[in-house]
Amino acid sequence: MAVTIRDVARAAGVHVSTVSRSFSAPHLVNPETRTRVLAVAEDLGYRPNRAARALTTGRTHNLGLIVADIANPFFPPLIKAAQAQARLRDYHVFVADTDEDPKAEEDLIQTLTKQVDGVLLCSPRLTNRTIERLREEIPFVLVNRRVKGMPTVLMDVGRGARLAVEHLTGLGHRRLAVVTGPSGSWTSKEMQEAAAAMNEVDVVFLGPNPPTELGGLAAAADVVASGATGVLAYNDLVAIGLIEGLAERGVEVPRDVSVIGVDDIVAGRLGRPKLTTIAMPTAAAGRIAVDMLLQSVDAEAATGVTMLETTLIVRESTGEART
Amino acid sequence: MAVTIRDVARAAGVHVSTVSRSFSAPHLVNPETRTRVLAVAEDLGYRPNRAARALTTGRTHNLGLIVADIANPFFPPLIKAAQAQARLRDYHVFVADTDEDPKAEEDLIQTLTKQVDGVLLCSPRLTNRTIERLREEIPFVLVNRRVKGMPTVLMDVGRGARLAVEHLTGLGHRRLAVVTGPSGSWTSKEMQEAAAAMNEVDVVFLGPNPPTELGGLAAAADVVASGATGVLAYNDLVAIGLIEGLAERGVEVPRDVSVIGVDDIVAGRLGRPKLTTIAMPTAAAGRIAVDMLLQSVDAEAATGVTMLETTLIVRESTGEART
DNA sequence: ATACTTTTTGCAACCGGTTGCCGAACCCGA
DNA sequence: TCGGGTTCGGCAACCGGTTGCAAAAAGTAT
Repeated sequence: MAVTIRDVARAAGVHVSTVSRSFSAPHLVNPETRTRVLAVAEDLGYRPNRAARALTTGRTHNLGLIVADIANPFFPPLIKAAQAQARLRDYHVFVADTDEDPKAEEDLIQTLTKQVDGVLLCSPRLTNRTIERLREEIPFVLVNRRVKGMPTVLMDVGRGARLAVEHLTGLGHRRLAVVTGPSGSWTSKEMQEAAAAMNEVDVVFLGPNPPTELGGLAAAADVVASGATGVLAYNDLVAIGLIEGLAERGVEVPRDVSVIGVDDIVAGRLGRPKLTTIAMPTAAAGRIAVDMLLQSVDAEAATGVTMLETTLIVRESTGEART
Repeated sequence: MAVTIRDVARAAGVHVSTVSRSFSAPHLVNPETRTRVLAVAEDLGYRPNRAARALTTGRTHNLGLIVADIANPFFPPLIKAAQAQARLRDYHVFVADTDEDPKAEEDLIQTLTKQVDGVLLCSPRLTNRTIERLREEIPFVLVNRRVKGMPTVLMDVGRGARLAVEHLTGLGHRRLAVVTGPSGSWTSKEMQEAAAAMNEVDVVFLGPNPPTELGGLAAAADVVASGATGVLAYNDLVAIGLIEGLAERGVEVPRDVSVIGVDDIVAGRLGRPKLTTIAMPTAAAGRIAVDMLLQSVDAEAATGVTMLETTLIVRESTGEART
């Protein structure tokens, strides 16, 4: 029912190979012939079948994009950017959600493998060993996770955390709390290390916590107990939950406690108080990751780590320490 | 390099067709043989190539999911649910973002067509004519858009709007404003019609507006000018922007004006005041749309319209009219 | 043991493209 | 007019599976 290359060949009075070449190796066919073939193809509404093509070329022109949770507001901008960039390069992208389940993640990679040229793994929950093993089967690019020797896109939360701490100390805060994320998170580890290395300030670590508003809500008690007046939260969702939890205890932000989040999600820009936060360049990460992936798809051995800058955005959830 | 059906056949000492049947037509092969073949396959790490299979069967086991804007918080839950449901049925899904551009939308459908068994169109911006034409080429399911004779999943915003208006009148509001969305939006039209049909209340329509916080922000002046004390906004983003804009004018929500949004996005549940909103069952819509699509993929002629219930969630952005 | 079913398996064509190889047609200069 | 080099297009094998058909094997009835 669909029009194939043979239909076009018949209608144009040439061999299928000529039609094929008219599309994928123009210099090998007489311009005149080519024009005629293209015209006939257009006329018949012919569209090459990418899957069939992939069978011989080994290039599907598809990418896989695997994320822990599509609904986590951190990811959609990244997905959007990655998809747009892929499209620019004439690639389509499978998006898959693992629901934070490493098993599902591995399974997905396995079944996707034959249908894609490469996979973007965003904040994967798999073990390093598994990732290294899987790498034999298909090119990867990692986002937000570091595994030796693998192409990676990272966002410099360490620096962001330092800026955040400086911002807080600049406002007179001397005792800070870091509300950490899941224990396996690279981001969380980076934040902790950066904060711990700062001078002239007391830092306590509260966690691990689930990376959600509920996590923040639950951490409120600990924060109060810690006596900290400045808080760096694992992400904006946690920060928002935390502010909520503090309010329930009569602690007002930023009057009594200053709170900084990470990600710069939309929800933080709206609402009240507007969040001071470390903005993550998720869109850029998506774009760059796609380009790195495509590069390592045909370069065979490309690797490297790209570190993206983060920025501190000061809004309303931080203020001077009360003296 | 990858292990194919022929490798398995060789290793198991059988013909490729036997291997093929061991996977896709078990009843046609001796249980003993099958067990052996499966063991060898497992051993070699064989995974059937879906794309190759699609070539003969005509079933790719892939779906396309096309949305206007991945980053719009309305969509991620839908995408997530659709993806999960597809996975349950052993389907993979291409996600594509059109950036609100009808041209991109059509193009995407065209290039995706050969690689998928069906396409989910969410809030499409294409004309009815185009949609009907494209339908010849590939099965569709529409979400949030009505085209005669096409399988569709709708969410009952009309009823939601009626509930919202009743809620407001119940609080004593007698003059309402509806801040409408983009002019082509089915949702917006439904809301308007439902609101207009209500008795014992004055309704003015303000719009069209872009479906974003900025749209709401800009509409604040009109709302103030309208003298309305209750507002139904096109969606939560607009509602949040509107509340912001009203605040800038010294109008406090819900003290001076009550505001109701649509969608129940996360940003509305957090922040302050927490939004009273019409919750859209986006996850359910995603799930059901996928099932309808798969149904119409093999049933060839399935059609029908599914209307999903919406709910009014009362939070903090609505209150009694001042007397 | 024979003839007739019913399973089980192999053969080969096919899905829709791509590509190495070879011959035909063409071009050029001598 | 002829030899040699290009350009162009056809042939056929191949990618990794599926499937209709028929042969072989196994089971059953006589």
